[in-house]
Amino acid sequence: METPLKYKRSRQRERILGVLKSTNSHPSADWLYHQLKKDMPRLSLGTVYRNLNTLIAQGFVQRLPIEDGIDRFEATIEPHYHLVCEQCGSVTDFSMPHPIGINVQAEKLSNFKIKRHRIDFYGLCSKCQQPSSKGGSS
Amino acid sequence: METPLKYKRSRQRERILGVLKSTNSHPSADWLYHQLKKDMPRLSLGTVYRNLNTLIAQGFVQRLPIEDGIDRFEATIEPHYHLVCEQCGSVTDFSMPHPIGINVQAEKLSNFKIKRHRIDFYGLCSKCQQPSSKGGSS
DNA sequence: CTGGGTGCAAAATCTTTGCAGATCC
DNA sequence: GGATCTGCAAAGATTTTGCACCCAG
Repeated sequence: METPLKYKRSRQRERILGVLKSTNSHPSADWLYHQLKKDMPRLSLGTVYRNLNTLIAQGFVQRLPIEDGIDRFEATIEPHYHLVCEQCGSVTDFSMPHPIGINVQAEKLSNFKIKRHRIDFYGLCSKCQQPSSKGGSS
Repeated sequence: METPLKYKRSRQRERILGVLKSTNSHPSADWLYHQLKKDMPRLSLGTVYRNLNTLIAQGFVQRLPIEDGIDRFEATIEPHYHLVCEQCGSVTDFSMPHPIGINVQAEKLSNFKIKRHRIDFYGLCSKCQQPSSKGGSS
């Protein structure tokens, strides 16, 4: 994808960002496609992918590498972390204070110039903590 | 992939784990394949993928969701973090003390049962910090 | 008008699987 | 011998791209 000199507005891109902003989940490209297809029947999946990449290039959207092979996306600006449920796979935004000086500390201990970091917490969400289904191990 | 009742040893799997343990990089399946193919000319990529999944199921290997669409793997040893260079894409292991009580704090602030966390630092590696190639923006 | 954007479909990537034969225990 | 594993190749799944036309600025 070669970066264009300037971006034009497009209804599709605005709608994609709109859905991303309005949802709390972390949709896949395919989910966004089906979601928007209801309103825009001519929408194509390729367009969704192209616009997601554009939105990422513009900094409006982040790609989340969750451990399931499919890319997920979210519209996010402010830094936050993620809670990933190891049982049901749900991904939840999670705001907590940055560990104090973590970037600075990491920079001291490495030879990197640290710009940012990501933290993902893994565990069990409230639902999956319920002992409702006994013996549910994989 | 249906989990077998028990695992047998296989030369291929042992070699794959061996390479993963001996390397500091975080190879993709394809890289492992080409690497081992030198010694085992009949090795197939499918076998690499199958064994990687087996090793993950056994807990010997971890899949790393780095932000580039391709799965990377590493032999699981002790907890550590990762430094990702935003310019050259390299991924480096990085041992630093856990931010104190981070899991406990996260658990208090959420309704999750936190078991573990992952931290990835993003920035510039030592090489890419050198002003050797001026104007290298993407 | 001009360059970015869209739809559609083909292509490229990456990963998984079915099958027959080899291996391990 | 029986379950597991391998190679090979085909199939799946996900993401990118080429092209002709459309739309925003």
